[in-house]
Amino acid sequence: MPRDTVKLEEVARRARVSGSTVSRVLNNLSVVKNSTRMRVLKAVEELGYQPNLHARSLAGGSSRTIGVIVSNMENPFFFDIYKTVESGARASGYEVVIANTNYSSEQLVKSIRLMIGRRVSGLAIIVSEMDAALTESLSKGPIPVVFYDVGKPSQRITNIRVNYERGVRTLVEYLCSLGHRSFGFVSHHAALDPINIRLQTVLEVTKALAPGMTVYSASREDDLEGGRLAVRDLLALKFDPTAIICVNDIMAVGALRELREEGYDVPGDISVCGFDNITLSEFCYPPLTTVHIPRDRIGQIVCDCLLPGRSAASFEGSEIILDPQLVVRESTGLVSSHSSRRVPRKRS
Amino acid sequence: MPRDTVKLEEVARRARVSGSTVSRVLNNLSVVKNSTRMRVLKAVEELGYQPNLHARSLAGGSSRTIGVIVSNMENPFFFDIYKTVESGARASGYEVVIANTNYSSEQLVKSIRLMIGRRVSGLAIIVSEMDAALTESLSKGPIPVVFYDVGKPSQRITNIRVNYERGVRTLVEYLCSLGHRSFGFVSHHAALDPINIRLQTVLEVTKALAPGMTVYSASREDDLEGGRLAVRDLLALKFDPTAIICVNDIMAVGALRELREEGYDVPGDISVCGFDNITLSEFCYPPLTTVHIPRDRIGQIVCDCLLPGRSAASFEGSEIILDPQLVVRESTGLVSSHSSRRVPRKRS
DNA sequence: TTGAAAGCGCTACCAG
DNA sequence: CTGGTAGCGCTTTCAA
Repeated sequence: MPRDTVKLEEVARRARVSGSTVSRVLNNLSVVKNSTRMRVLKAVEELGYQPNLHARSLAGGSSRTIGVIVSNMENPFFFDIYKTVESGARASGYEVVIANTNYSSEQLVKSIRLMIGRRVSGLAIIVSEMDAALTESLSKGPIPVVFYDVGKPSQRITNIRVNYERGVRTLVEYLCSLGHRSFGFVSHHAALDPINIRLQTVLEVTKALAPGMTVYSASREDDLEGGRLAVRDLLALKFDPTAIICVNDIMAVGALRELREEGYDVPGDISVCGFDNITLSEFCYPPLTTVHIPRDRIGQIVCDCLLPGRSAASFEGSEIILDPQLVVRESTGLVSSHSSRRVPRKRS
Repeated sequence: MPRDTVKLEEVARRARVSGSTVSRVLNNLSVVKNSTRMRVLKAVEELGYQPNLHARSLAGGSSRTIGVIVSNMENPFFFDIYKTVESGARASGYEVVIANTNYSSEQLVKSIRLMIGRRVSGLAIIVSEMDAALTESLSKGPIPVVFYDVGKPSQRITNIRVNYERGVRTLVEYLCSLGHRSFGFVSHHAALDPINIRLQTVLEVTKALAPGMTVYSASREDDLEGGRLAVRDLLALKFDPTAIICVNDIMAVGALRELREEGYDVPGDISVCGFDNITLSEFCYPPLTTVHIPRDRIGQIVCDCLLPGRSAASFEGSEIILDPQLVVRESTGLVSSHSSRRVPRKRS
């Protein structure tokens, strides 16, 4: 729309130089005589000139931008990664543009198209959903890609994974040592592979650790309310879990609320734990036992792979596995000896 | 960088039509014969063609994008607004690109420059910091702008404000009716006008309501940890507040933690309240008394002003005042009769 | 150190 | 309904 903008040529005229020179000044091509440079800068200032970035990207062949696609920006897990990527990119003079998919692979496809349309110099895909054909076509494309949690490494594609199996094992062993034998698993988008795998892992680990353990699961949206509703679902099953494992902290905080309102004491009656170790996990009540996922590392690796002048080579086409770590706080405890729980209050 | 991309011309060759026709198909200019359209679409598919958005914006004279600049995406207050704007924009076939300033006016200037460089069709500036000269230059620019909380309305500029004075008054009256006379005010970036005004408002309202009330304030970062530290500052003052008013919910949740860890009961020993009514305010413990700010309305107004085919005209250059609303939950209560508080636990 | 000219990939206008 | 032809605003050789 804004066709009525000050353009490079006008600056050139006012500074009595050619467009080429203005361009050089704007891009710090140090070959410009200082006096002319000053003249140009002055003209830029006086005219309030703002270079058209589209024209620049088009002519220059680079957008100096990297794209980040996440499943749910509302969940601090994703936001923390984004923040790290952004500050890394800024430091290299790059912009980062972000997109949200809300766990929809249809939206994922659209977002990837958008990013390619913008000719981003690199793309980070931090999502749980996946379109099979997509990885394929992406790996043939010219732009470097980093996946988190989905897709397999290949030419120009780096893969970051978390060793969930290990995190889950540590967590369940810890819970077992506290006497827990009956678990609820709170999750979201259970149909998506990377998430389903976590439930499977819980199932396998518990089975291996002590046969006869029971695990029920419920799945809702990936947010506070989702955690709350999932617990409501779980409680309706009346299988009396002694511990509820949540697929992430944000849902765990939602779980905490439902249990509190139903009159359960955490961890007295029921233990609760999450994954991620977001800041909120320390601020909720009670503070959450959780499994730390190194989001800053993820962000750094994304930067290393996608930004120029970094040690990209060492990651190129490889798979990087991150180790999670158990963080014990106050939302988990020994199974109470009395088998009958406090009578739940009526829901308000 | 990616100069090795499939371009419109190649599609044209393969479909045996001119570039113009390909462009028409891509833009749904319904005048194309169906058979040719099919041929083009097929070629697009086979070649995996992705239009270069920069070229498109440049040639078309419009980026079909609106920009949103916020102070702190980490605070759900801003994110909620963004979400509303995004879905509105999507519905109109627009993209939205967002930027964070972290309350730095230097960063604000950079972000605005970036948005102008991208030739956004509209710009929403939801921040607390402000560069005086900026409003000026923006109002002369060709792009429609919506401000929240800062700047004054003028040609092409719409202003959204919240009637904080009224919100504060309602809140303080409520607190006074509970017997509170000694307040702490938790805030962030107190030097910024829109935020300082809130403290001033609290001061004025309390003074008017009952002379002799005491109000101390502390200012930290705008996040959970900031709320916690601000309360720590306040407690160090030893003026024994009976209520702590937080400038927003996120800081209030941080406040809750500090009080809990110091052994205070909320609301038994101290009442706490916030502003915004973010989802978290219902999920924390105890649930927060707060003042609801209609974020969805803000988002809608932004859309109305910035997106085409909406009732922009009715807002153009005007100031819109939104009314906040008190939401009473469980973090506030009567001042306890016994003047001596529970002995604080040692900090862990 | 500077200018002229040739694009970058696409849209839009004008013929046909 | 379709093709040819100008640009959009900037960067980038290539000469001077």
